[in-house]
Amino acid sequence: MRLTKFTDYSLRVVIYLARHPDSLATIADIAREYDIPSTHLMKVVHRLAQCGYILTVRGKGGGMRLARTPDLINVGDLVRDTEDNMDIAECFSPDHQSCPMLPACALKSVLVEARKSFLATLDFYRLSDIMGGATPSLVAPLHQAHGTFAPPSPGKKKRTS
Amino acid sequence: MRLTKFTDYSLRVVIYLARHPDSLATIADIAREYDIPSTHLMKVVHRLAQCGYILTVRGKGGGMRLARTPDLINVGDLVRDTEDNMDIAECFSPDHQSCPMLPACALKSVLVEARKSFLATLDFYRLSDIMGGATPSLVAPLHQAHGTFAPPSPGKKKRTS
DNA sequence: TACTAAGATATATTTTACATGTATCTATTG
DNA sequence: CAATAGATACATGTAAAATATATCTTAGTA
Repeated sequence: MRLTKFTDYSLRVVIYLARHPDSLATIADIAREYDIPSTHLMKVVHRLAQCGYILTVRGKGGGMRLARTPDLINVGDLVRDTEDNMDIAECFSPDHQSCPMLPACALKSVLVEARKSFLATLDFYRLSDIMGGATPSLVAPLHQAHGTFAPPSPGKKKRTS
Repeated sequence: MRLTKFTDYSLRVVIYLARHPDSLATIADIAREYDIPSTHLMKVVHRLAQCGYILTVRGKGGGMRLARTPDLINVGDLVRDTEDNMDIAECFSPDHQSCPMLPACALKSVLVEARKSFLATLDFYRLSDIMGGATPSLVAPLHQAHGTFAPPSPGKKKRTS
């Protein structure tokens, strides 16, 4: 079980941008920093722009920057937007109606719930929480939560504002 | 983000065995039932036997059966034992000490926590909860939990006994 | 004891999703 | 109009996973 590098790189791009808020960053800058292929980053950047996480500027002197401040960018949302195959198992596929155990089998709903838990945990964090150093998080939920993660009791889970 | 077919098939094998408790099942039986290659199932069965989930009997008239009753088989454990790459992102790799954002970056710990949530949800279910029909679960936590999954407040999460 | 049917094991091959590369286009600055 | 940036389309490479093949071992049974 792993996320694609596409998602990984997407997270790194926004982390980079969050840590370099004062200037436009180019694809080449970021590729150099992480030592990853700029060809792949192009696609990543394109997607991030399409989804509204970053603003890009073409032409000489161009580059990109975050479209919002890091505390308004939710990690779970970003993963949902960049990871394009969230079908945990074969029984998620539309042409899998022939499973001999349906409808009794509850495997799928359990997997759906597990995936939901995964994303709900990510929803609990914003870019400002994971970017480190430069701009400290307003609240610091991270190391408190370890190992004994408890959802923010009642109400809204997502923290984007 | 998806589990391997190896894990998928592993779950199906134990579900099949749970639903056919009265006789030994062969690899061919299970492969036929789900229309999946028996060659792959061999490896799956081998692993399940190694991990103690099933007992196998060689030779004519042989086959396999569950080593324990379905209420003693935990879904999370089984996934942990069959899914062999649980490294969500590149920064989980041991040779990834050169990340320019370390040690400030908290991405990894957030991903670790999300993975933990995923598995903790699976830990909440036993084979008897997902096998459907035949042998109803002793408790029925499934549809109550949907969408608003809450961990079993304080104390032990895993339900294997 | 030989035959058959089952899993055990090792190795080889195929598939496929993902990653990466190349080329060209468009936009912007100076 | 030259240089530099992203946008876009398409082509290729690659590594993990899935599948296949072959042989070995075990056990029942004729």
